[in-house]
Amino acid sequence: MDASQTELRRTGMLLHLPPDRWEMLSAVPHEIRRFGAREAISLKGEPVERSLLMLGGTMGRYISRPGRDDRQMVALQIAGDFVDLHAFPLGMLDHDVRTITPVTLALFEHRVLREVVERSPDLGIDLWRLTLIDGAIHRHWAFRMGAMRALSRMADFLCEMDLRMRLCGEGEDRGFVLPLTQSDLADACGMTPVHVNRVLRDLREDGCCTLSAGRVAIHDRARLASIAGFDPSFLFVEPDGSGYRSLFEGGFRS
Amino acid sequence: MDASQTELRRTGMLLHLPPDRWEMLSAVPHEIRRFGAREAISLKGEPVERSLLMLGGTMGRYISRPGRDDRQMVALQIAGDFVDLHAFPLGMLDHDVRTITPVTLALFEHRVLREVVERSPDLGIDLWRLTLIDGAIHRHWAFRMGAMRALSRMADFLCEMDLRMRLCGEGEDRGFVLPLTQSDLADACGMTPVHVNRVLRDLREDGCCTLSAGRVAIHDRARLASIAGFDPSFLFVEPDGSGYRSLFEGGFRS
DNA sequence: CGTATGCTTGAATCACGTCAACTGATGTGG
DNA sequence: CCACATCAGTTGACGTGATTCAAGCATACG
Repeated sequence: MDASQTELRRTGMLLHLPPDRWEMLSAVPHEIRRFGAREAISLKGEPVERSLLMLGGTMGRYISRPGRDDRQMVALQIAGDFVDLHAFPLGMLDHDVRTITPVTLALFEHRVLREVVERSPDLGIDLWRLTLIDGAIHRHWAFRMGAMRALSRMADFLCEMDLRMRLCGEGEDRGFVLPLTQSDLADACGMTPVHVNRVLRDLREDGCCTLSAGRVAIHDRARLASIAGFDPSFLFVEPDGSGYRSLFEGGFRS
Repeated sequence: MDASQTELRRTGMLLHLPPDRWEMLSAVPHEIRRFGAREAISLKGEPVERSLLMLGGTMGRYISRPGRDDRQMVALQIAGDFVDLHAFPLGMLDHDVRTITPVTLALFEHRVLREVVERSPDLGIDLWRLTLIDGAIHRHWAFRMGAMRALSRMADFLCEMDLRMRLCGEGEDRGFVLPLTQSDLADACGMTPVHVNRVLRDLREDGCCTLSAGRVAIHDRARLASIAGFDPSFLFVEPDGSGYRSLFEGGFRS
């Protein structure tokens, strides 16, 4: 939402860390940094020596090939996401990381992550788990692109963001802030901006949701989820545990 | 290729483990099991208490939704792949795992993995890294589905398998065994079997490669790679001039 | 002002899916 | 042995979903 947050909060995907381990991590030295909109933070192939935890704002991860105009967003990151934690074991990225809005980030040096993980192997497993949920989301994106058509694809993407935004405390029943242009949506969903426009019109005229001024207004969540065939299990949020239950009522169960 | 292998070999993706850590892992108690073709090994949502290392054969990981016929393969596993290592920290899978050919697997109980990782945190990081490369492959699949059209998609998929098969010692210059039906290829590349057939015809008539009897015969690798726009960096292996080399010497540490 | 950027729409084109028919290989039971 | 079923592959005709090209309108900004 706004990127003015400077304090670390256990929210969104970070809820997958047990509270005591989150204490441990947030006590570790880190730097708070802000970046502007539409800035490249890391580029594919560069060595990376710190990982970024999102406190506020929106950023994307992109794969593209030089000389071809087929850029594809492979992840959209919001508050609570550990954007490139996978660079910690890997040492470099296979994709670019760019801001979309201005963002506030906490930078964790891999050196200090290594130390804290050696002190607490359990926290190591927790961080590992975070990167694996990231992987599950990637699998879902592959599924979405490969097996769904444009309308369902968009609906499914919006359902994912709706749920994730609510998990990080920035979503309401009526909708959520999604500061993407139709061109960004096209990058995310593997279609052209023109077709995004038409698909959004269809969803609007269907009474599902309206997208305008960087906000998604959800009018009929059940209908949207049904068009998407949405099944949130890939996010590994437990309907019964840790206070997520209420999020699953009202149309999110297939 | 054949699934008669009963000994653990450091090959394929396992080359990302430094030799001494591989010794450590392969010394750990494990069970060797065989499964037949087209068997379901694990299903989405079930608790999983062991992870599978592939010694021989081919299997796939699939996402599908009940009531809809939109099944999508999200990974194709060959010898040297630690198929569902991510189930170790996660405890369950977000997708199904099914054999395609008969396979030979080494089963590692999560309990013993936990022990060995506690004894050697470095091995833990190495295993973590394996799952992250798996994630990078998923990102590439999302990119492939979202940003490429059918011909490039198929070419790119074949390039990936060509390289991975050579990394695990089962590929030659002329081609490699790929025991998939055109229907399997359709699941993998997000198109219909009919269109797979046409795309394969085009590749054949272009002089790129021929697919028949479960084998890919590669006639013009450069042309195939160029149609795909293939960039193998997502596999985290370093190419040298002659194809893709033994990039793994020295390991892949950050 | 003028220019850039995002959104919207129409018309033409093309990529891909759908339906359907036919082939050849393999397998089964009478 | 044949009659029959099954399944992978192949091709044609046709329909549709999505891209492409183009134009027109807003709003924001120097």
